[in-house]
Amino acid sequence: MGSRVVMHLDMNSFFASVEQSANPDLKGKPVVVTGSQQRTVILTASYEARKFGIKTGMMLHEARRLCRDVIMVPADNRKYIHTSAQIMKMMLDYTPLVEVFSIDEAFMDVTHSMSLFTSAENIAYLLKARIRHQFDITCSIGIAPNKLLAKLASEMKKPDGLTVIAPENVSRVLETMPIKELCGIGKKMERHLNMMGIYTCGELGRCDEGRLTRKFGIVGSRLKQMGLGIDNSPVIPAEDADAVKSVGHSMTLKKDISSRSEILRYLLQLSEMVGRRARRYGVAGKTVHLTIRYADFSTFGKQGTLSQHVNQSDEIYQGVVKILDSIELEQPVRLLGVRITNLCYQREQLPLFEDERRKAFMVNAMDTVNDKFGDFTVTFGSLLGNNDEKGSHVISPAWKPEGIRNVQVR
DNA sequence: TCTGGGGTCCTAGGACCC
DNA sequence: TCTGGGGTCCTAGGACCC
Repeated sequence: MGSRVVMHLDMNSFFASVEQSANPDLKGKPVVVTGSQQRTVILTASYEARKFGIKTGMMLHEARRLCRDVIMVPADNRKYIHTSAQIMKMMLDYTPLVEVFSIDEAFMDVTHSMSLFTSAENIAYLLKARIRHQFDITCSIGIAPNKLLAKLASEMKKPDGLTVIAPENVSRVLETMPIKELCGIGKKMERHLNMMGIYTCGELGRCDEGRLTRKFGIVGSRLKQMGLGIDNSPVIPAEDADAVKSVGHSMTLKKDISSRSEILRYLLQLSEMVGRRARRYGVAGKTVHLTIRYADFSTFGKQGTLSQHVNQSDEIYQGVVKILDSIELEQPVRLLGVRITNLCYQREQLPLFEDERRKAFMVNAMDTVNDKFGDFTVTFGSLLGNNDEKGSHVISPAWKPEGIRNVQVR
């Protein structure tokens, strides 16, 4: 394979930046975006807020303790999706190979864009300028021979960074880079590797592959490759992306509950949300999953496979109720989740008339975005204002609680 | 006023069939 | 009647990503 040029673009403090650009009063101030529900955490902190030590995942009172004047803004996903979609579209001006990775991140393969735009750096500068002028948002961009390294590069300088890892510099950059910085190596993997005496990518790349595969199985060979900075995975544009494999919703309840009838009410609501989205995507699921988180945060799931694929809300609901009935609840419930998997795509009729067909394609294109972000917000204007839970979901920022204990269901 | 929500992929064991 | 082995489907859970 010839050498590729891959870019990774990462919007800085995306939700907070969007809020700051929408409301000039927030500019230059410590702003945090929170979930829209009662029991919530910090989703994104502006760089001004980060100076106080405020981080994604923190509880609100913690943030307030660190900075009394912090401004809390409830998430407005409609706005973020709308802005994100426009920025992603902008990237298509430079290459058709744009892979939306999350609401605020994308990969671009610009290997074949050089003749038109001189260099990848030039594309990066153009994009940064346009995003800043049009949206008042900064981003960090990484340029490298593959996705793994491009992502690594974009993390190296924030905010408003531009980092290039040229092929000849790969090994030098990786030599001292902590393994945790690689996308795919999380806390647990880091710990395991540390116990093997591996701390840097350089060490990982030099590690005997047999040693890695004996410990991690098939993942071992991949780890070795990662340590060497090798990644042949292509940048996959939306139209070539795999079909969605599951559809689900979950919610942390306003307060912990034990009453069966209350639980059923929430399950009905969740089933309805899942069903609607599934029908919108044109999928139906044969397996229904119920997730329960107890008051003490222990979490478990139970699934059941049906005799046929379903996407009607009441059928999904009946599925989860059956699962619920097979469980004896041990504690008050904090979170409930419903998900369908084992999906099949329902054959849709191709509309007879040209304009209807065109509309169907439009809907399809919007579904691509909706699929990715799991929301209902990108739609025809005529359908807007018709959506009770619009914008009520949390979309992106990364946060994992520590020390969640998992409890087996007997 | 204790800790969100939406996904993907992988493993491992059991049931069941040939 | 001392015992194989493959394939597929199903369930549960872990790790990872944003």
